[in-house]
Amino acid sequence: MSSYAIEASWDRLDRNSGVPLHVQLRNALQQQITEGSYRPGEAFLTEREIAARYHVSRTTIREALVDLANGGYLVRQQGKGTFVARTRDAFDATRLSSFSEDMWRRGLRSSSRLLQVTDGPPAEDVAAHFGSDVRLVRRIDRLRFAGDEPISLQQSHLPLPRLAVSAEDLGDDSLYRLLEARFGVFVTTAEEVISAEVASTVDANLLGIAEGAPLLCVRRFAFSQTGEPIESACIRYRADKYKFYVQQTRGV
Amino acid sequence: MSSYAIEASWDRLDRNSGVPLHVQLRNALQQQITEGSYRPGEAFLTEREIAARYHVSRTTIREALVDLANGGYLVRQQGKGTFVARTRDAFDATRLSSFSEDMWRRGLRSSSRLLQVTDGPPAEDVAAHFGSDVRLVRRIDRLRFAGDEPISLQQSHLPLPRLAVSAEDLGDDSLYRLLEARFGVFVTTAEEVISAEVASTVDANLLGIAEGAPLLCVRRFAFSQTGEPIESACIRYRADKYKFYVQQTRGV
DNA sequence: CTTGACATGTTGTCATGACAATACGACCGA
DNA sequence: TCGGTCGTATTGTCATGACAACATGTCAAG
Repeated sequence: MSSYAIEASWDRLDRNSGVPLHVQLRNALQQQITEGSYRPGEAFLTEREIAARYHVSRTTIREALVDLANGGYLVRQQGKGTFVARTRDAFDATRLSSFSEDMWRRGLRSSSRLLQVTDGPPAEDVAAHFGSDVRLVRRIDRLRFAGDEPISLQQSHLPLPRLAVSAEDLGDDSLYRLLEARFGVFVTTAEEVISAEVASTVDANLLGIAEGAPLLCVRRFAFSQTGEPIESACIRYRADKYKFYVQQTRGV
Repeated sequence: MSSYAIEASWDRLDRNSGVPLHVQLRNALQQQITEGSYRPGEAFLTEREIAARYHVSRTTIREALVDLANGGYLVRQQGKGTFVARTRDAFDATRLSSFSEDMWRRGLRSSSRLLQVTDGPPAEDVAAHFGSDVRLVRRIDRLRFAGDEPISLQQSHLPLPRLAVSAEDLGDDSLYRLLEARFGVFVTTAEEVISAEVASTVDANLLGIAEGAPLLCVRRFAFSQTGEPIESACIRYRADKYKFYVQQTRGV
């Protein structure tokens, strides 16, 4: 019984299961890849080998292999063969990095100054992110520096009974680090909307630029690992000191 | 000559161009979609109709249609047909797309007006992209519209002996599509730097906004499938009409 | 030793054909 | 009117076959 199961998982596809053969094949191959049966960059089974092992046509094989290649598990090279992908990073990691990350990599220190912490009812877009249950949010205003120069103004909104961070807790530390340590909440995904504005008088004074100077404005809606909405933020960067870098690839 | 060109763009695929038929077909169908020839949710051409029109096998047709479905342009339903996608949730900034594709995903009709084409030595950042071999570039200025409203100003720079596109060739058509058809060059990756500026007098007049209004400024450096630098562009969007959307996921 | 021709193995492209699964309207009988 | 049957149109699945494009090693000629 168990020997049959083992054999089935290795080279038998069920033609009467109702599940398409190319799906069964794709799953079987994907399992072998994610199991670690192959080292990254190693040559994978050729179409001919798969045909011999699973007794399916090349049509079916190619359907499975192309799907896995599109999913970033395999890399196919005409004339050479099929190889297990070295990294799948390009498929789930962000391809957008900020100037501050660049600065951090180059060893430039970033710091921030807490401006004020206030509680109040959420504005419209903030309320839309947290849902109607949240009737009170804590707004945290910070001025952020790269080196000695002010770079950005950040307004963060947190849902209130849930994530009541205090000004003392926060200090000049990272908000996300505090959320992890204090509440066990990890921000894993975020949706960002990037826009442009001109500096108001108060923004200009804080950032040390002229009124009417261009600002890069980011609205961020952050979620935890469980999908819970965590933070709604509005960050205004000095456009002369901060730029976004995006790596684009062609999907279809 | 022109009648041939028109016919070619509609129902003729070039079997001797070296470009696979399913790629040509996919591009042709995608153009029809992003041009706005079909309303969202409307029934698209059936496989049979495509076969009759383009004289290719179902294998080729399915390859193109499945690609477009995976790309979020079409929805296929067994037994019913193929439909133009109704939801355009996939307009992520990390996806390389043409202006018309981008506008279509935002639910807008796109058009553009050619302003001028001039040749000259490259500016510093443009030269850095193309390398020191390129001593002359062609600059193409275009005004882009979303619906009836001007939305962006685009300056494209192309390396000159290599990619000499003419104003007549270009017309109001897609630059990338022209590069594919005319030179066999496919833009597959790009690096973008997103910044903010304020509108100059001339920009403001063209875009129909006030001088000093905020602009979202994008510098794009585009590469072909072989890694060859293809285009260096500067695009300035009206910040009140255009924003970037980014889905961030955290590594670790 | 170098170079080119050739064989071999790989993935890519395309056509043809058959049948299955699904959706839906037309028709017919109760 | 209701409900079931049937035909038709659609996309989904799978097989087979042929050739093209590309990579690589072998081997003989120079």
